[in-house]
Amino acid sequence: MKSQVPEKQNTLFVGSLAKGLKILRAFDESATELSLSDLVKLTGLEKSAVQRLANTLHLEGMLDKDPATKRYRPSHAWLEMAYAYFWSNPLVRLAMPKLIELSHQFNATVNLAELSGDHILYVSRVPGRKGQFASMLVGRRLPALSTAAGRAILSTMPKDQRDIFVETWPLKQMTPRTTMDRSLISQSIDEAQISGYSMTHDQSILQQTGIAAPIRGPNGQAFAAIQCSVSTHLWKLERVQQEILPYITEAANGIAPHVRG
Amino acid sequence: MKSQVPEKQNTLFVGSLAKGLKILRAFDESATELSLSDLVKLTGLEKSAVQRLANTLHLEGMLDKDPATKRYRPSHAWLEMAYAYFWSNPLVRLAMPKLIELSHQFNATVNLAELSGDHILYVSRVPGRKGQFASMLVGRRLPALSTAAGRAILSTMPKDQRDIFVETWPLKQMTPRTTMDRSLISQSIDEAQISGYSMTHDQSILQQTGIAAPIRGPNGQAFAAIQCSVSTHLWKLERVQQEILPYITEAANGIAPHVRG
DNA sequence: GCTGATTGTATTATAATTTAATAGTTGATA
DNA sequence: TATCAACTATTAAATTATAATACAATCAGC
Repeated sequence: MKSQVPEKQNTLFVGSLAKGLKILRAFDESATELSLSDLVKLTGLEKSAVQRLANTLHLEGMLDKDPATKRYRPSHAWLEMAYAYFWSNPLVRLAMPKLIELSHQFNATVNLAELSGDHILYVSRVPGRKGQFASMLVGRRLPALSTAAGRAILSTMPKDQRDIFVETWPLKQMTPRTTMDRSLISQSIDEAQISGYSMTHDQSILQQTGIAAPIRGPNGQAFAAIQCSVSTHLWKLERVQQEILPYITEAANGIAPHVRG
Repeated sequence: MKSQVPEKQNTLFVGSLAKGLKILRAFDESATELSLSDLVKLTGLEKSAVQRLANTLHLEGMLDKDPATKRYRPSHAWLEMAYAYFWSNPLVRLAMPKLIELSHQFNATVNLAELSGDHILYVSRVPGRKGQFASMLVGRRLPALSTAAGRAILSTMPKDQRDIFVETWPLKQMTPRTTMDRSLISQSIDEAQISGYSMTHDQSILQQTGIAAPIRGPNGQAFAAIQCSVSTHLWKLERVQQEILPYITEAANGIAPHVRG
């Protein structure tokens, strides 16, 4: 009887495919293994639709199915897709060697982050000695306004444009000290514009300092950044400025000329 | 007129979804950016089908589209899927800290590899100082028989079963010295069964030695391994045995007890 | 070890969806 | 500017997916 919102009243839109993707997207860090009925709840699709779609995804090798529990899990194919992505993004190839070098130099996690809508996404990561599990994983997204990388990228945009983003992009209280005051964030970005880098404290993890330098395109605007995370205890402002900043800005600038418009 | 092979004459199989996935799988390390007609060639699907499916994948955020060239590329969503995978696979969490530690200790790339059909798949990697681009990327697949990790895993299986695999699994001449003689491979696995580890030379990259220790499940059989790659020049047998082996076997054994059946 | 509820699996008539063919549009190349 | 190739848009036809329902298996509580 078609009670669904007419997803896209368009003959060029394949609804079944979109629904199948919806099932894939139901899996995340808190939903790692889902039963048929879990999927029904999470996606809002009909039971029989989920049955057919999940079954198809299983037969096609996109979902593993535990024969005992009948629950579905992401398959190896999900990693093969990441592999294909890495080859498709030229920045990864350019940045990787530098990330590795810097990670050893600082003994810290060094990342390539890209702007992805109103979030930043970690595209390449080389972990330092210690760190949270989530901080080691590629594919993680964080609200752009709360990260050094996001602010560094925003700092390369025209003031009027970025003011809109600062007002409208989402914020999330990830730690007790995550800045929720947008005018403070705006200030922080203004400073980044002048200094050419951005620095944050306690925004996504307590006692963690983030430092990021933008990777600019030919027009001077950035959509990516080199970012590194260090312990606030061990790295006071002066040490960061002497031992990290020159190197990540050099790395970022070294990549910039190769970025296509 | 339906000239297609009846993919799966099954009401629980959604053909359009399967075709959509086929489009996603057309992207790989040599096909990083595809036009509509490229996709038609690569997938063998009808032009109008590709048009609708690719358009849907684009609207759903799975494919980026270059407005100038009209070509499709993998989107950030492909990395987010990897992120979900990492959380869904408990081995990743267990192995990561050890991989990091060992990578610093050996100054080499250290990997978690899993058996994926007749290939091994790199699930977590911590790169050493130098290395090929492909050797830094998660999601890479290699023929199991030609890798230390694959042989280490096979060495934990019953002899009669693994004999079948050694005979039937694919081989690919990746370097001039890739072993194509299956009886030599069988020997290498026999040795691994006795010694508890596997070691290879020049199999996927020249002048590169691979060393791997299996991660066993409760029944003693493995489907994963800790593997590390070092320069053949710098790491002669004795040094490997003294400075690497004890540590990767310990790491692998340390993970084993936590693996569920 | 039984009972009832919840979850997964299978089947079918209905009709909505995808399809394939084709025409129109854009853009690159010579 | 003309030609060709590639992308985009529009249709009528029918294959395909759908939703409802019945059946089977599994699990929890008693």
